[in-house]
Amino acid sequence: MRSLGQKVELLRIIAHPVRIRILEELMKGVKCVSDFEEFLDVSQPNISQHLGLLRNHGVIDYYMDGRLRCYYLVDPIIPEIIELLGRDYPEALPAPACCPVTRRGKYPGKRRRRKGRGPSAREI
Amino acid sequence: MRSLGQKVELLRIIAHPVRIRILEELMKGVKCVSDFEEFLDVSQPNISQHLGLLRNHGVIDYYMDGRLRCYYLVDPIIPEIIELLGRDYPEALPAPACCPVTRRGKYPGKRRRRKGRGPSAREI
DNA sequence: ACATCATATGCAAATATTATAATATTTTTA
DNA sequence: TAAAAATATTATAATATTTGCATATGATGT
Repeated sequence: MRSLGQKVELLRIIAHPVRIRILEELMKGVKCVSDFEEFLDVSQPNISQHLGLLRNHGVIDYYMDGRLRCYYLVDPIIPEIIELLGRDYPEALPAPACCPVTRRGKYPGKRRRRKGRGPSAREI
Repeated sequence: MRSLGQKVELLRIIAHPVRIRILEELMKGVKCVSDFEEFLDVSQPNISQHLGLLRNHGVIDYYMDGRLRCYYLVDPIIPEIIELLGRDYPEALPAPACCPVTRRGKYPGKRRRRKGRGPSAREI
């Protein structure tokens, strides 16, 4: 299982407009750097930097074909996340049942003990 | 549908260890700030900052219950992403069929035209 | 009204991310 | 082997994110 740190790392790597576009394209198939240049509208070195980042984090890899570097997806979670992001979610989650606001405190959880001293007031 | 910018924004907001923990906890139910203090091991102001950030981006909201702020999930994509991140993916994606490396150039896509001048050499 | 509890806010310092520009590397072809 | 094509690397400047700390706010009970 992915650790908390790995989850964060993965999301941070995906969370960039150029890199999302790269990943979306790679879901369609193998692409080389100059393919990305065609539609990405950022400089070639910048594209290489993003590709390098994705590769260092094990998200993509490449094979050489002549002088082309052919990049492809490696991490199977990527298509799933990209797909999720593309979905439409018309409804918000249902509000928690305990709403609406109460005056007396209908908070569903137990209250914590105060910091240093022993148990204070009442535990609701 | 979410724009590219919105996708990036969403991922960036989730991509933080404290915020992921917060969201994971909120998937179990309503929680107030001092609940988070118990297991998050960061300062209360810092927790409030993260909660504020999540709220500003429409990911969570709260209702008041006495002096407690009871936070809950709003954006329905959150549980899905959190669930994805928790999954196990034992296998990498299958390598593209066009591998292995060729000398002659078996690149599956069309090559692009060179920048300024008309069509160069051959289009493979 | 006052003290207290629960939480938020503002700001500066520390850190991280990103784009840009210049240059280097590698492979192929002539 | 030199030139060209395709891509990578590095340093740097600009910007964004995150944290810590002090303090502020608002609700509740007395």
